[in-house]
Amino acid sequence: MDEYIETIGLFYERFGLSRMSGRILGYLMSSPVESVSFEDIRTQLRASKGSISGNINFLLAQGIINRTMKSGDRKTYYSFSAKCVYKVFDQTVQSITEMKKLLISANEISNNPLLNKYKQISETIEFYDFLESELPKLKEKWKQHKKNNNEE
Amino acid sequence: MDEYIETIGLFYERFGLSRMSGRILGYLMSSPVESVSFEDIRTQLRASKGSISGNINFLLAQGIINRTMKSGDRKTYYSFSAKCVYKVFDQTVQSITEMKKLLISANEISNNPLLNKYKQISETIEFYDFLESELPKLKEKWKQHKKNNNEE
DNA sequence: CATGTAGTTCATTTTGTACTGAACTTATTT
DNA sequence: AAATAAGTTCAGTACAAAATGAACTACATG
Repeated sequence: MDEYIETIGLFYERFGLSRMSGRILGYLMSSPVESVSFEDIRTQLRASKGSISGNINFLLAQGIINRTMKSGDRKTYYSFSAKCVYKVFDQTVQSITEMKKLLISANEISNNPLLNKYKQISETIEFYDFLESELPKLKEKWKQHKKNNNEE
Repeated sequence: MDEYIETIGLFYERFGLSRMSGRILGYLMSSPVESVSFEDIRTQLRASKGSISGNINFLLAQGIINRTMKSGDRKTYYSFSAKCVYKVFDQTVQSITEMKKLLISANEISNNPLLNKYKQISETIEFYDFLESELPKLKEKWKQHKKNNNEE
């Protein structure tokens, strides 16, 4: 279990999360309960409140984890849900848009359509354009796919 | 120009490259020539040979930039090409596969199909399955699309 | 074979990021 | 309103990643 948490931590580190954020995610995913409190996380990961607090708020801000309350309980609970993954998917589409803008201005700076490099960048821009229109369609297709499976 | 290079550097930092690697990419993209030498990069970025060498080799190892030689010239030249972007796309598909494995073992650890969380993770696994089969198809579609455009 | 050019390697230093721990805020219960 | 619980904030510190700079390798050319 500890080992699994560490594996997830390391995995997400490669994608720009801090190791602690990755560990929190790993714990949320693998704990055999619905949701987990701040204190549960702190105890399991043997880390300081400060670090847990910072990383939880980071994950919340990114839309990667959820926050839930229970009535009659002061604690806040945290959980992982499939919705988080869709948000990350949408963010990918957004960063493609951003990258495309950078490439467009790269070509404006060099501004020489005869260069092979200019063509390479143009091809990349077109590919990003393609992804920008296709990825949202893919998400639609998934929604349809999921709907059909649930109706069976 | 310097400013543009810095923008690219910062952008790629978000995706796990070092800022210097990002700057090198930015320079390769925006310089108005086909390819640039080690020394060109070092001069433009005002950085040490050590740092340039390390970052160039990192980018080469990742398949993000190309290496070319010119006969009668000892220097090595570096360039950006659209192929690099396709490699990055393929890597994304691979990391989806890896992530899926982690999720499968998460569900094996908690092992309680009645939990909502279990269902959430299962849904994520299915989504990744979907992407794993659809993204390669999307790439095929792009190849087709590109081919058609070139034949016009 | 001596000189010069291109690039690498690595010990040291710089820089930046993440964690800790303690003090603090806010809210809740008795 | 006192006491407790939950979580935040932040100064200090520890640690890791990345840059420097100098010495080195490899190879080419006069």
